[in-house]
Amino acid sequence: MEKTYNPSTIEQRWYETWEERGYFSPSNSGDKSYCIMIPPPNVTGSLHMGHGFNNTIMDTLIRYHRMKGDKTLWQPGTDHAGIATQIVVERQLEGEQKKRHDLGREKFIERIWEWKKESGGNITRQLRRLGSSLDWQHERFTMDDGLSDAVKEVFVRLYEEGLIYRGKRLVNWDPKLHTAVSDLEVISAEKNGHMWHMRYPLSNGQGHLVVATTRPETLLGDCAVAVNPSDERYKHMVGELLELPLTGRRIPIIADEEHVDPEFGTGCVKITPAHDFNDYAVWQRHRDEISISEQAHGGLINIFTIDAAIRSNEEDETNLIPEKYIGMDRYDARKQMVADLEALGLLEKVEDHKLMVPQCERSGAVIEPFLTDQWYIKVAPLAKPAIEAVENGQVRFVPSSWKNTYYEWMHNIQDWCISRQIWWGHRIPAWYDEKGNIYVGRSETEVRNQHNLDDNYPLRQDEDVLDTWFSSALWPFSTLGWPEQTERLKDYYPTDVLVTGFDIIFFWVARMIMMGIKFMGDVPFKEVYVHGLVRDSHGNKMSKSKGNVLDPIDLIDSIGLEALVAKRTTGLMNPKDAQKIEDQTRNEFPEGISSFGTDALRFTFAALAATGRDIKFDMGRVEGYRNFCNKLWNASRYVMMNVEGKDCGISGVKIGYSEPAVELERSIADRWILSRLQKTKQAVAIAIDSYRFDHAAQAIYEFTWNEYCDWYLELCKPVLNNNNTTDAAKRGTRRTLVRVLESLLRLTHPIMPFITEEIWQRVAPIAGVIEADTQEATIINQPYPTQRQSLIDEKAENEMAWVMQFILGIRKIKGEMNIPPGKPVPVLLANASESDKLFAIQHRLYLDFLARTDSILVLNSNEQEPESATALVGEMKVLIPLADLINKEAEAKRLEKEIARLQNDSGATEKKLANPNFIDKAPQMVVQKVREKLAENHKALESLQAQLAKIQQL
RNA sequence: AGGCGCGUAGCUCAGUUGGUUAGAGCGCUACCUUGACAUGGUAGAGGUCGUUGGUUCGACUCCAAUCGCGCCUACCA
Repeated sequence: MEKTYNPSTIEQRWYETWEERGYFSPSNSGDKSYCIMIPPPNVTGSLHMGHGFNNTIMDTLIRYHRMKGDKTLWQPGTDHAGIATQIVVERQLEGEQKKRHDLGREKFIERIWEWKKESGGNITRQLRRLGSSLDWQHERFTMDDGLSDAVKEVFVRLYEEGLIYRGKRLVNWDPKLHTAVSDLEVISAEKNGHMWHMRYPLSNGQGHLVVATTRPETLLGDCAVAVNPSDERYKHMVGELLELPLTGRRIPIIADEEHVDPEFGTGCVKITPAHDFNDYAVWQRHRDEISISEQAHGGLINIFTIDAAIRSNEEDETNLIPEKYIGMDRYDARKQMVADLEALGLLEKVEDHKLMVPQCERSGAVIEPFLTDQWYIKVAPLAKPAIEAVENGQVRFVPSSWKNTYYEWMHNIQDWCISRQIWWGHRIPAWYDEKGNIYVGRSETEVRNQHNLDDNYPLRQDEDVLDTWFSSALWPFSTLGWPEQTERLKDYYPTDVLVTGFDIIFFWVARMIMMGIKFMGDVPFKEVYVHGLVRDSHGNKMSKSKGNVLDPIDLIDSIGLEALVAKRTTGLMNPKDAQKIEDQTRNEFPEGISSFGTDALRFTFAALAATGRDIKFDMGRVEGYRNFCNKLWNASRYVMMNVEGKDCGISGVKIGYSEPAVELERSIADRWILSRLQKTKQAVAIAIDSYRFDHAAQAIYEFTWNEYCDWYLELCKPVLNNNNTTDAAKRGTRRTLVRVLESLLRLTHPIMPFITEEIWQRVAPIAGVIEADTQEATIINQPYPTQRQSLIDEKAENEMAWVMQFILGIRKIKGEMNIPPGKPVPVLLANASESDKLFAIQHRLYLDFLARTDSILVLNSNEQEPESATALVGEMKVLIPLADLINKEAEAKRLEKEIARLQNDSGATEKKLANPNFIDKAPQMVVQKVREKLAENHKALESLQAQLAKIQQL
């Protein structure tokens, strides 16, 4: 083995081998199946830390279950990501001074497919770099033929059931992208704005009402002014008419209790039903009153074009829009109208006002509520069983608090607007004839056949495409072949767990549950593991504009400072940030980022994955876990040096994880490490089963470093390098050495696949678990280690505790007394029990080697103890005679410190025992334990105090 | 406004139904080129567990209040 661990040389090689050999395909055996659907990343996207985290967790689960012998499928695939992808290609066109309409629909879509072909492999290549063991042979894409069939099938069936309908109503309109977007795609941000107080004169000439608004330009669409019916100031005016300024129109004063808060603003609300969701609701409640005044369109007046500029009068003959404003952008119109109102003396005042401005999360454009024809899914009937599925535990959220978020949304769910006025996506399977009749079907042919329309009858397909999340909602079954009844569907649906961030519970999780129950008759997954967000080391969200983004691939491969700066400062929305970002980057990464390898990165994600908590990504942790890899590497190197070509007590034994047949002897250390291993296996399994990857990682880390390396490897040395130890003992040690390592590798493999495979390939034949010349063996499909009760050895653990305490005691004295650790010291034992004496003889080899003891003499009770430095092992005193080694003052100080600690401790315990209530009410077990502890403390105290007195007398 | 979560060592975080001397990693101090590993070893310093009150024999852990921080949902024209 190479002297230093070098991840880059092993990782890529292994991944290719694994994939070539088809190790990621589900096995045909296995009683249970286990399946995870990847949350499909954007096909043209690139990997970010969230993916890194998410996929590490999934791959860990997948590898764990595969090793446990389950029939395990991790379904890969990508999402066409309608708007996001279309925007990217439109930007490219911009570079060529073209718009998508210049190309036309067909050519534009072709162009996107080209882009997909070009960059679509990027994300999947990066997923491979993470070691993700996805079943690539069955990779799917949300727009491939099969998935498109599923989409059409679902659309048609829902339509036939009346759960999909077409309707004209207010939607969130993006005036930049020219499409409707769903509520979820709208993000609100607080902005500084104004509140304009405008006077609307009463038609009877008796003064005016003052309405307060943040959007004066929508005045053109007003159809009424609403007041609260209980408002003494205005209630007598309800039913009267107002002169709507700038328009010459008359609008009524209406009373609406629900919407109008008398305390806010002036208590008078202008009602613009075509451009405000609340106003629309008011309008619906008061249609009659409003149309009494014979308003055009019943008062539902659209004033904007699709660009959110003031429309012309061409679309109707009512001449509602004053010529002056036609064609103005909404914000220009606002300025002009405010000025005009002021000139007319109708502007009472303008106040500063903070308001929430809705923006499209994709384009950033300010959303305009806009009246259009769209397709909707009637969600309530789908939501009901989906709520019940969570209530009755068919779907379990981890951590469970997320189900509140889910309920909250599901109980207030609105119909889902599924049509988008873009080109990239699944085209809506609906056709119109010239009379405007709608025909929905799986294809035009089906429609014609079903409705007896011959080929000459003109039909035109709906121009719109479906919301991307429509196809995503079908992902858990469409990827498995639905609507065909495939074997895969039978084997893997419902899937076992969905691993995702909380941000898409609404977008995706809830919709999958609804669609799964509707079309499969069962939930799509039994558990939803919701993980936190990956943030930067200061707890900030990683974002391009903040310049704090880390690329997982850079952490794996390394990146130089200049390249990192360049990466972070190019393509910024606001180029002014570049300098700040550059400074910040140079400050934080003066040397760039060094190469940590995939395994270290994965281990970091696992170790930081406490449930439900955001993780602050700390470079120190990655570095630490890279060191851990190095530790494991070097420990293995040491093991190999000691077992390769040597008798490990394996030969002649049947290959596999079997018991030894050869004569061998297991030392106390062997039995101890085997026992510790069993407990670690158990801890890791429990941790993974409960999604505590942090606990799993920690258990592995501690066992590997603090027990196997720090103690066991050291304890092996005197056995293996000593001519006086027996062959049977050496065999036992070698066997334990190599077998524990082999188990440890399997135990660790789900989290760190590469390093474990690389080492396992060398170790496994020696450990006798595979034939030496097996070509195709891989750790991937080896059994996951399970606890073996028979190897748990409390006696050995206690005995080793004695050995360790002995060694630590001496090291401590040496450390605090400035005695070179390598300097051999004579040791005397006082107050030694029979077992102490026996242990001192039996484990002499360990003591000499690890504590560098020179001689060990047992003092009889009648023998005088020389002045010494003291350590306690239980009740036994381990003494290092002072001679010239030890400084008396230092030893006195050391003892005083130790005594103070014990006294402090005893004090608290005594107080506890002095409390009769404690003796009475606490369980016997606890009281007993406290008593024992106190007794121990007292003995230790006495012992040390005597020692101190002795030293002070000198 | 409603909901959720967090506050433990300088930093990043564990602490499982209330009972340990409150732990780990990084960082810090001292010593050590010992034949797996200086990406290492040995020893050590460092915390009144945000604050206050309550329940209890006993609270980091349960309850209440309070302060600070974060997120989500809904929004007042």
